[in-house]
Order: sequence, then structure tokens, then C-alpha cells
Amino acid sequence: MPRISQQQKDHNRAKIIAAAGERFRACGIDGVGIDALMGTAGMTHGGFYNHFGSKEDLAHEVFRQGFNDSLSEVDRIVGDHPDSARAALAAIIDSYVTPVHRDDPEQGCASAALAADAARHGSGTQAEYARGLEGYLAAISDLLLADQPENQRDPERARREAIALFSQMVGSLVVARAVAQAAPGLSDEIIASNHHQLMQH
Amino acid sequence: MPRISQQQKDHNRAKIIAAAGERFRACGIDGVGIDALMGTAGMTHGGFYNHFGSKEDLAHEVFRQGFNDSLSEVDRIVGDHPDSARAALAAIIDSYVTPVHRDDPEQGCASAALAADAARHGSGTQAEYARGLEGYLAAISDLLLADQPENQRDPERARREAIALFSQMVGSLVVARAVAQAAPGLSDEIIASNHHQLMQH
DNA sequence: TGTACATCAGTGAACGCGCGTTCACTGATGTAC
DNA sequence: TGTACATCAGTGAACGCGCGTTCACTGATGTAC
Repeated sequence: MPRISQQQKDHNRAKIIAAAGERFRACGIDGVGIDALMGTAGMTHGGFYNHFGSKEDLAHEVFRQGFNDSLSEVDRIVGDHPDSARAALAAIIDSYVTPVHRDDPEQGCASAALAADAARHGSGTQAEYARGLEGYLAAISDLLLADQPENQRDPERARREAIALFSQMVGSLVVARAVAQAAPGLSDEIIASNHHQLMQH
Repeated sequence: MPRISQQQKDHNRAKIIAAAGERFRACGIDGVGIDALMGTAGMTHGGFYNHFGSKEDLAHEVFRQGFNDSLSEVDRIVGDHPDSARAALAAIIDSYVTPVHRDDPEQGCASAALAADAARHGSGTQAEYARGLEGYLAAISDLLLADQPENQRDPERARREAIALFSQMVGSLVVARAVAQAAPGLSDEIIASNHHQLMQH
């Protein structure tokens, strides 16, 4: 069947990254093998090294693209509320701190799903994680700033609050996922309590 | 050399659990092998199955004991502040949301270090995680309640606030660890901003 | 435009390694008399 | 108290398996004339 057109090769590469984006979020980088990844992408494992130098290289790319996807989602929500930063922030929290997001890490926030992998892998993936995190923090602190009267805007304070807010959002998901199967009632309570408190400013 | 006295056997079992408690927190359950674990405990790998039926069984025991240790630490701090629930809570946050704790997961909170493993492993470990989490929440909500005037105490509200507070504490550590090596300045900022906001009630 | 050849993406077998687990063996401990 | 025997915790070799990675092969694509 090979060799394939350049366009087809690019398409196949994208399919590998997309498959890895989902599987890594669900099972962790070490929780899924090249064979399974390539199978999900519709190919056999041998061709992997035509696209990436190593599994670690793929992880870099997945982190980079994963955060871009997550940030696009945030931008989309912000765009849906052009007149009110407060409403946009509420919509972000609504879509983030929810049982649907907890139960679907594959399609969800890279920061929450991949934090443990970033902590335990090399600083290449960590650097991508940091870049993506800064994107989240910038988006949130912009909304916090826009919600203040013009003469009271304090960018440093907004950034501090964005960090605290986003840390709580990630924490709520991480903890809720840690008990989701064995204690679903507690897990729901974690989502609900955090959502409740995050909605009070 | 074997066979060993019953007391010595119990001691060896405890050493395995202690070694696993540290290594699992640092590298994840799947990040460290039986061989390395038994080596850290001062034995060879073959004897492992005299103590545990499987690695998963050990993980259960590590979760159970890990949360007990973490909760003892909380109790110790509370005991150091018998006159002020508010001071006790501040001391807990002080010792939790700090670069020292971020940099030493081996000796730190089981909830923060093992959340990802709980989410991705069987519901046996998740059940232990849930049990330990309830211990944390009970300790924190007791302090929040004790800080209120007697006629204004609301246990449900205290529990909601304890969940939100602890989720943020865990989140701050998880996110700070995810960028600690590649972006130490950002990591410090995450710790500092969360600490700052958590200290304002 | 048509033909001949070089390229190279995907295939699937294979390699080496580490891991979880098993097992025959050992010798000090505990037990029976 | 002393002796003979059964037990069983730790040892280290071995097994089977899955994983990351390599490689000879293939045939469709792209290129040169």
C-alpha cells in the first residue's frame, strides 16, 4: 500500500497525535503502548518512528497540541459572552467543574488530566505544560481584570486570583476523579461544592 | 539466614510498606518495580509474595497507611493549637502549601501524590483514597465549625467549604509539581498565590 | 506526455529489556516428644 | 532439658509477557529525462 502522499502522511501524523491525546489523558503516558496508540490511529506500530523519534517526542507534541485544544475551547466560551467578562468566567467554570468533564478526561482539560505525567516526566513535557498553563492563566486573569472598574484594575492581583482559581478548578477535578468509581456520591459532592464556591466570585 | 522470627517478619513487612509509601508517592505505582521496592526495604524481590498477594494488594495497604500517616500529621498540628481553630487551620495551610512540601512528595500528603494513581487504578485503592479523604474533610470542617460562633454553626456549609478548601490545597500542589523542574519561578508563584488566597479565610 | 528509476510511509517480524510472578532451595525457628 | 523434625521467610534463578525500538521488505508516489 505505501508509499503514501505527503498530505496523507500529515493526516496520519495528526491521527496519531489525536489518539495519543485521548489515550494519554485517560491512562497516562506510561499507561498506553505504541502498539495500542497506532492501532487506535488505524495503523500498525512499526510506522510510528517515521513520525516521531521516540515516545517522549510524541508526548511533547501531545502536550503542546493538547493545551492548544483546551485553550481554543476557553476562547470559544469567552467569544460566546462578548459583553460580560463575569458571564464568560461563569460559563468556563460551568463547563469545567462538572460531572461530564470529570467522566470524560479523554476530551477534557490537558492540565487536569496530564499534571501527574508532567510532574514525573522530563522537563521537555513540563515546559509545554507550563506554556499551556500560562495560556489558561492569561485568559482567566484577563476576564478578572475586565470585570473590575477601570480605575481599580490591578494586574498582579488578577494574576494571583487567576492562579488560585485555576488551581482549585484543577484540584476539584483531580480529587473527584480519584474517588469517582469507588465513591460516586462523594465525587459528585466534590464537584458540587467546588462549583458552588467558585460561583461566589 | 531464614527462617526469621515473627517479630522480624512483621518488621520486614512494615519496611516494605514504608518503602512503597515513599516510592509510590514519588514515581507512581507503575513507576517503581517490586525489585526496586524490595531493594529499598533491604531484601531481595522473591520474598515479596510472603507478605502480599500481589502488587495491587500492596498498593491498597500503602494507601491505607499513607492516609493514616498524613492524618496523624494533621492531628499533631491541631493539637499544637488547642485554643484556636483558626490558628490550627492556618498552620495546616502553612505546612501544606509550601515549596518544601512540593519538593518532597515522598514524605508528603498522600492525597496530592496519589490522586492520579487512584483515578487510574482499581476501586480497591480508590476506596482507601476515599476513606482517607473523608478523614481530611472531617478534620478541616471541624476546624471551620469551631471557628464560628456557636449559634451560627452550619455543618453542611462547613463541609462544603472544607471540600473547596482542600481541593484547592491539593490542586495547588499538583499544578506546582507539574512545572517545578521546567518553570521553577512559575511553580513558586503557584504556591505563593494559593497560600496568599487560602490565608484570607 | 510517457517511461525508468529512486524514494520512503506503512507492514509485521524480531530484539532486548524490565516487570510481575513463580518456584526449588536454604537454614534458622518453632514444636513435639 | 535435650533431641528430632516440621515449618516457613528470605534467596536468587527462571518464566512469560508486554513494551519501546529496530529493520528488511513492499509497492505506490514523486522525479528525471
